[in-house]
Amino acid sequence: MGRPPCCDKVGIKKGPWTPEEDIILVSYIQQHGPGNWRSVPTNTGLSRCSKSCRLRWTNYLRPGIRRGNFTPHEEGMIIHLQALLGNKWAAIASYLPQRTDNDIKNYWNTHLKKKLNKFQSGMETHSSSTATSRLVSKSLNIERIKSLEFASTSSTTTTTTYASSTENISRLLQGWMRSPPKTTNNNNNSRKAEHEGGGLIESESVLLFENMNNVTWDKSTCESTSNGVCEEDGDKVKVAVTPENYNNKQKADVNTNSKNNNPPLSFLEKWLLDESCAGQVEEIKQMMELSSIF
DNA sequence: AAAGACGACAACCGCGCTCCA
DNA sequence: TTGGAGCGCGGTTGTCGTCTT
Repeated sequence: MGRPPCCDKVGIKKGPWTPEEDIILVSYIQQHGPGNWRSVPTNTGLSRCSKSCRLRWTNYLRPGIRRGNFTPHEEGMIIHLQALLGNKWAAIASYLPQRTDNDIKNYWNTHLKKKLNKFQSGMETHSSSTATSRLVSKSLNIERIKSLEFASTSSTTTTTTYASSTENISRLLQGWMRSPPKTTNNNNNSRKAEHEGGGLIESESVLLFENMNNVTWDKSTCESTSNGVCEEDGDKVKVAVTPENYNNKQKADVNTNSKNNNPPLSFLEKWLLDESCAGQVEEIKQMMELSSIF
């Protein structure tokens, strides 16, 4: 007998989130921090299941998320990482800190998979191209490196190889303030506009900050990031959250992680992040465009 | 202009893992 | 040791907008 589903209770709301629900959820998380999702619907009064709250926060509301407009470099990384890791979207997302696994998964399913299929069918008829042979060569290298990596790390857990999604949550905070809303005529469009800038529209963000209470950070973090707007409370301090000092805190966290926690880049990671890769992506994209003609 | 087809993506669902009592 | 709770992940579905006929 399996576990009963968490979201089958009567009265649980499903479907798209409204700006009002977003504001309630973000305000709550600003006060209490992410986690303990089970208690979120109870404490906020939201008629949503805990999983829905977590998903909404993780994929759309948490600061630092960039949505849409994947760069060629990001495309290239996704393509190579997918070849390397398979559909391990969370692992892939750990290499693209501003992207969520869901976003990457959707982008792969709707764009890249089709492009690659086209490209591969084009390769079959034009296998003599330099760019193509280089791509094939790199793909073969991926297979070789795959076996080497797994051989060398088989005694360790995967958590030492990839940053967890939770760690990503505290990364870059750019984009906290979203693009201004587009002029729209109906609710559907306004919902669309809400997402296109990366989440809440600016006026909603302002409302959010107006509703925020103080949060507690480490004293040292506060001193270095919040321009002295701190109120001491034992070894913790309360901080008036603004986009600026929140961003500063996240930058400090990133620096701390890079100094203390993050393992050095493996050969594979360096290889994947190599700028020359982006150049190859351009070649790949050209090939994809070519293949679409065939 | 209308209707159907298609594409994009937000959200849901179910399973598995980890933690803890 | 075991079972329940909480959470994360990957696959899938539903909905809405755009395109095509």
